[in-house]
Amino acid sequence: MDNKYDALKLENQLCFPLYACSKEIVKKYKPFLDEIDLTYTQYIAMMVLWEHKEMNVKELGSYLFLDSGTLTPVLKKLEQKGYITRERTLKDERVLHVAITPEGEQLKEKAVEIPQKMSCCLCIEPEEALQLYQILHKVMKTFREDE
Amino acid sequence: MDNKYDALKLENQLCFPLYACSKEIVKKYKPFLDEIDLTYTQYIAMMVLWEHKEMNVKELGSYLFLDSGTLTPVLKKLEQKGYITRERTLKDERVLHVAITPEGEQLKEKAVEIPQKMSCCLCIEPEEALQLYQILHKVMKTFREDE
DNA sequence: GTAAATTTAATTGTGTACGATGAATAGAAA
DNA sequence: TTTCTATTCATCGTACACAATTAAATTTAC
Repeated sequence: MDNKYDALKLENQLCFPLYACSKEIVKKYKPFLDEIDLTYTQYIAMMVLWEHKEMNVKELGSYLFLDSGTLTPVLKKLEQKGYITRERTLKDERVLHVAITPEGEQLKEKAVEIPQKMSCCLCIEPEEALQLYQILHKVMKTFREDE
Repeated sequence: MDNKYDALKLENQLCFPLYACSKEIVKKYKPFLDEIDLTYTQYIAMMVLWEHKEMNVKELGSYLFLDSGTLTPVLKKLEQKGYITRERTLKDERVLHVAITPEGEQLKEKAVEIPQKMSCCLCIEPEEALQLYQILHKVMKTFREDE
């Protein structure tokens, strides 16, 4: 028996399970990330730098869907820990260039175990994981196009 | 050509698109929630109370996957706005009981338009939306069982 | 019947998130 | 050149999120 308020029920939301699952999974990362003293945000920033070595803040933000207000303190922390360098570019003083250090590269050796460790925590069929992956990437693509 | 670091690439993560989509969709709620002066967290808390009328904080937290450290300030805000009452139960002074007020009930009339307004923002096929919903609820269920 | 353990919520501190504003610089336009 | 505009990052204020601690009250064990 439908009524006009059904769309307001938590169980009929699509955003809420996304929000809840995201938080819970990030929480499951914590014990593994604690071992290498990174937060989740620091971890995904390092992920981009492990792959691309260097990049400016704007570009990094577009990969991570994060703005400078969030990234500035995160990158300063990573600089403190010695994993990255932050320098203005000579060509354009507005642009802050971020690059991975040898210490940052080394960290990758420890981090490489995290994805397998995590795979045990998420009880999901491979087929469903693939579906989830594909749908979410499709949605992310529309978000990128929205700009 | 696979190598042992592939699992560390951002594009091979399942958690990251979940994290990014969650944030982006919550962001899309903002203009609609601004109209009724609620944040997203306040909105999902009200959702539970629109349906259940009253509940203690612990129970509310288990619906929302949030602990009292997050809920306490959120509920105080909703109390200030006049949408809920917060009272210790007589039977057990540790338990804080939350109940919706007539003003809170009225707010539902304005909020009822939000789900339709939002449906335009998320470009996704109905079939995929259903798949996404089912997979995420399955995952949430395992999270609940983990305790 | 009392001490210890448990439960529950509040408090505190750290770390995101993000909108809005500001400052510096670069490039285009006049 | 000078002014205008856009870009890029930093800063600030508000609001989560959560771990750890505190505090109060109940339950359990003895």
